[in-house]
Amino acid sequence: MKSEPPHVGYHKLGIPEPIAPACRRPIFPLVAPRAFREHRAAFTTMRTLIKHALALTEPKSGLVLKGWVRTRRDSKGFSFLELNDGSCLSGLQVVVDAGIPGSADLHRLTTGASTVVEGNLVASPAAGQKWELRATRLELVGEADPAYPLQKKGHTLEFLRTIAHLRPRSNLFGAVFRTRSRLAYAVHQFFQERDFVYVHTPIITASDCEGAGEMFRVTTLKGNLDENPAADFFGKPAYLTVSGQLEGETFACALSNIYTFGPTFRAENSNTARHAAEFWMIEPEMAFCDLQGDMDLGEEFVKAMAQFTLDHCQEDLAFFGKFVDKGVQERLRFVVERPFQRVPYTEAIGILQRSGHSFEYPVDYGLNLQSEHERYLTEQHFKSPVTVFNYPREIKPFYMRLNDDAKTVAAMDVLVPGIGEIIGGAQREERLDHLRENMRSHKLREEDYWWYTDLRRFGTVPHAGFGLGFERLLMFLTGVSNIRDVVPFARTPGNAEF
RNA sequence: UCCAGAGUAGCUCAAUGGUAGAGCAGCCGGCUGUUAACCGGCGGGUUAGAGGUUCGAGCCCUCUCUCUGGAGCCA
Repeated sequence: MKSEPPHVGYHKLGIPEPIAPACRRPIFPLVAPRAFREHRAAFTTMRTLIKHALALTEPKSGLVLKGWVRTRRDSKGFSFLELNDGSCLSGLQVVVDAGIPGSADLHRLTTGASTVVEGNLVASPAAGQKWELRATRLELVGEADPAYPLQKKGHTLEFLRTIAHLRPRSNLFGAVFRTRSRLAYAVHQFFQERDFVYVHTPIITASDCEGAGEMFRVTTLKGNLDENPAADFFGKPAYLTVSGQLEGETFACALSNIYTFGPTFRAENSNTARHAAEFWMIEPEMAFCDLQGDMDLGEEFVKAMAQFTLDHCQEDLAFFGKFVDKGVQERLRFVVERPFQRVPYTEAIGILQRSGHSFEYPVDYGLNLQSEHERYLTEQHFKSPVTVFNYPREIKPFYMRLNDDAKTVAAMDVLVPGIGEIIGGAQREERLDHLRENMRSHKLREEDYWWYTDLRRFGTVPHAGFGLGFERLLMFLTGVSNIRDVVPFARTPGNAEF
């Protein structure tokens, strides 16, 4: 009779396994590595995460820690192991006396090796750490080949990008990806607490002209893709989404306040520290809302994310402040405390023209604000996040609402120091005749947007929303200056390794 | 895609057109309640690739590739 593979999922998390056999059957047959099965048999005690061990206020015996060796320092008769399990930035110092069970393998516990340690948490007699674990038992789980590329010293970010499968084991990337996880949670918390409904807009779309950028084609055709598009999987050309906004609007016009939070794809050949071909975007959309309400939400959201980082990512944030961006904590406090500056586009142009600052690109009404202009506004002039609104209609997409002056549209961009544009949003054109005219002037075919214009036929409402790049938010909150370093496995032109 | 810069040992970097080195990592040994431990020894190179100039090229020239910074597009 075939034996059932051991079920490791719950045990790994330190959560008691359910007793009922039906519940114990894994949905997917997880096959445990042999080493894991062996030490699981050897250690019946629950694993303790290092973050929990370090947070203890009293000494405690009989702890089981599992993690990776960061460094080993040998002394006469005993060794120090720096153990890290990724649960927090800090590792735990493990003191291994010669002769305890498993200590014969000590010389194989080099940097990068995985191990299980059982022992007693005691106050450390030496400076440098509050607690240390006096090991009573040691087990080597997986050796690290001498070629293990992560050394005890600092590495450049460029090198770490070439070993994206190992870099989460470094201090910086552990901190980045813990922060990313917590902020993803904070995004949902923010919107759920405000009664926004989370909508999963499609990743594959047949709208071939959403206008937000170059798109990746999704096809099952071989050979010439344009010869007979009707023969393709969806009966027409299909693409990876560049935005969930249009679909999001349909749900806002039913559920009032919605948000999306998911992957987005741009096939632009952009080679900058701020662009990736695959990134996550947050797109709230609110019915019965105008541009003011939209700007309010954007500001409240950025402030909430900064506050959350200060409150819930302290250790990692302190690390960013020390090694990545000295001013990051001060900046976050500043963002939380001070109101964002709000200036109409025309006033922003005036400020730039009167600044006396020489710009490489011209500043004039009707021209887009260049990166250097945005940076001047937020970094030099206001020295705070800035919301620029009411842009000339000519430089903005068809769906933005025409203002009463008939020259500008109700668009808004939130600019932040160091990043530039972090939010782009607008009140949407809810008037059918205006929308049709906009589509004509943008040379769009109305029949491609029949369901979008339908929203304006059937119970139209003023509504507004914005898009916010999650990675850019992370860059702003952590001080990490390259988008490739806040994405686990970055996709950029010419690079889809891992 | 455009502009600029860079590519030398596993990593971080040296090297007037004239014998390719150091620190760290690795391996071996020593010492030590250590803290990116310390001390000694050993191994480690198609100088990104191709071509050219030269008596001689890591260095100068051409092309290609990769990376970085800036720009555009945008989030």
